[in-house]
Amino acid sequence: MAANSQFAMAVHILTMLARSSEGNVKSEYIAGSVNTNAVVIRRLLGQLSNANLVISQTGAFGGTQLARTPEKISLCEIYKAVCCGEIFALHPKSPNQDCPVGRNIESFLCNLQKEIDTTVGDKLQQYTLNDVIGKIEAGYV
Amino acid sequence: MAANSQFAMAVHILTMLARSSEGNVKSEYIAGSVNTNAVVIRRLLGQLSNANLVISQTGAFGGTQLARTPEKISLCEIYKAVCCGEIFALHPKSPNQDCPVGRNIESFLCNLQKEIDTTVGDKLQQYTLNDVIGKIEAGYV
DNA sequence: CGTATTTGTATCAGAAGAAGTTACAGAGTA
DNA sequence: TACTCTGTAACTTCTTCTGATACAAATACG
Repeated sequence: MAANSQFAMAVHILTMLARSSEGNVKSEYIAGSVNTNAVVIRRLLGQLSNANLVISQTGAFGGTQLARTPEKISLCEIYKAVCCGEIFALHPKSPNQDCPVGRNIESFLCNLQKEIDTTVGDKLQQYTLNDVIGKIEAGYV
Repeated sequence: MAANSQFAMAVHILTMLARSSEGNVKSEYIAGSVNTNAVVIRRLLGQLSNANLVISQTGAFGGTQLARTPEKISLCEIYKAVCCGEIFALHPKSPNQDCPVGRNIESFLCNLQKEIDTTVGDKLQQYTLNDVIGKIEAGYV
């Protein structure tokens, strides 16, 4: 499997939108910065739109803008919007149910997975899009 | 099927070893519980051996046993031994360096990645293989 | 109204990664 | 020597992600 970079691209996209002074930003323009195809951007924008993080308009002079101010968008929301994978996957094939370990390990791992997901979510909740912009601007070369 | 379940299988394997009363456990036997091929198990045992978590012996009556007692093996060590992927991947193609955002977002994301990795590591450090055994035995059906 | 522009999808090809399988050399026991 | 088990290489298959092309639908403007 190719590694999932949707969260990275989503943060990039939203940072572009947040820094835009004009209203609508075109997918083609964002694609130029992310260095990918405009359709890839539009696919992600679709997910971000479903999560109510951005608002898009079709037609001439259409494009996308943030649905809220950057300080009201946490990285946790972005993470959940693009539903990245779990930190680890469970067994590809169900373990042997005749074995005490095989019979019980899945529920343990599943709970652990949820616990880690909560931990990661809490961590990402600490940052907003505004923080990202701050870091980006601080790092100007 | 392409979602890295190596950590899940590694925890399963080590739990099997920890619960074994005899010395060496055969990869074929573990494979029966994990419900996979013995070579898949041996590949993982190789990684766990490199991390000094298990000791294997070749030859007749060979097999694998834990290198330490279960309470001295944390889930964090297991996680690092099988080097699961990061929680999210960086850009597949390097972003546009002529754009302020493109030029600075990678280092931001890379730092964030490390920070999350540390957070996850800290969480996993809280559990040992002994805790897993406890949960498994508590859940006996 | 008609044209130009832009999003929203559908669809396909290509690349990468993981699991499963077969095969066999090498190590160790009896 | 015969037997057993690990370690590893090589290959196939399956899945997912990215990238690319194509086109319908929506919208602005003359």
